[in-house]
Amino acid sequence: MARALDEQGQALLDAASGLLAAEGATGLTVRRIAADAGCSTMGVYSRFGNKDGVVDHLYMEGFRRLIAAMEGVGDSGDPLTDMRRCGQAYRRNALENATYYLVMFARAVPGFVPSDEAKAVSLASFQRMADRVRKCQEAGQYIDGSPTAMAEVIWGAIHGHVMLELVGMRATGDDPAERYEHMLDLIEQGFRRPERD
Amino acid sequence: MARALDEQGQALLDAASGLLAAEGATGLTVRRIAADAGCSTMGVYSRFGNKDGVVDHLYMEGFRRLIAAMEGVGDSGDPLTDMRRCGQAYRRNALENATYYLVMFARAVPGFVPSDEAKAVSLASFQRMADRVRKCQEAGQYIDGSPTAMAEVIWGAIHGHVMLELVGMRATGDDPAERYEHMLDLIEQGFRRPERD
DNA sequence: TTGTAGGTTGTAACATAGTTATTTCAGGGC
DNA sequence: GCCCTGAAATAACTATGTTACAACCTACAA
Repeated sequence: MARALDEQGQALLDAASGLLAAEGATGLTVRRIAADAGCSTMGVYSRFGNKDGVVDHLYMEGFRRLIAAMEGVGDSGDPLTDMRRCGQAYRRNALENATYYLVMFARAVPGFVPSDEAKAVSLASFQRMADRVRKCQEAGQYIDGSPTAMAEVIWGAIHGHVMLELVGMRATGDDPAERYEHMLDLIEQGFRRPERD
Repeated sequence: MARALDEQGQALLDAASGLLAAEGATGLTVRRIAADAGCSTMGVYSRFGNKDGVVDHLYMEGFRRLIAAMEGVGDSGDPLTDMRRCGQAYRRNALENATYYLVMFARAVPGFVPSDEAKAVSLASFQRMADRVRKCQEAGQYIDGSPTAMAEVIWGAIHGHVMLELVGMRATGDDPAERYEHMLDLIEQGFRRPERD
């Protein structure tokens, strides 16, 4: 597994990625992936075993983009600000890579279950969130507590809002961005250490 | 549309419901629904138009269960307590009807889009949440603000946690129930009106 | 009672999906 | 030159949503 891909293999992944982005999970068929990459369907099976093997790569690619988005926030010197920007980057990435996000978090490809390797990549993305929590704690801006536990609380909340927005579930006409900020406020409020000056 | 169902129609819905519960969205096929209900596939098409027609009913049934769960909390006299219990009932219902929940919120049936009637039912479930917010405000326990906007913030947060739990995304070994309570704490903290005694 | 219109049913067929079997073929080794 | 091996393409198999079609009811009017 995970051995280097030849040119044809990369072409297949590129084709799959393009299909997923353009038409979502329903347009992602083995035949079309192969056709777009200029080979027969066997090309998929000899290189990736089956369709899930391709999806596994897309799954990881999605998490890599998410990680890049969260790391792209950088380090302003104020961890609290960085955490806020990280939350915003999370949403931005999810909207820009909506079809990826649904494969990653909503099981948009029926029957697909990520491999252990893919799960490890998804955990790495979560780790970025936990790191930010720890930095806020070290700066005295967040209350004490397990950074991973706190990160999970944050993750769940922002994920839920992103998810509802992606599937178009809107109860009110409110701006989703505003609502999202409101939710980030709530998190910040809940985890912030009371200032002592 | 929405006219009364004959016995066969009800049998089809029961069969579909059983299949969804037992095997999830991937086991939900027109042929099996019809076979379990004891008729040919045409029985589905003459009554529901197509597969999505059946799924539409399951979608609404799922929201009806969610509404029943949230209403089952009742009225203890303390809106804040009721809100907490409502949040817990939401999670409990989602776990007990996991396959339904994924059809409702994760688009588990590829290509399915809910009808206007189904969307109305989903909005009704959201309304229950907004009502609880309003009650907390009237009791002076919640800060002022648009109840629907606040309910959407709550909804997103609890939905995200439920969703991550349903698809098995766990970064730590923490108890999901505890994490969920932690998140409910955050919401309560953020929306609670400072006491003035 | 009879005939007709309209809907329902069961069977079979169609298109498309993932996957597998079979054939084809190019490149080396003898 | 002949044969073996491995990969590719073609075709086939199974399952799925859907549709076509003929047979069969079921009203309802004459």
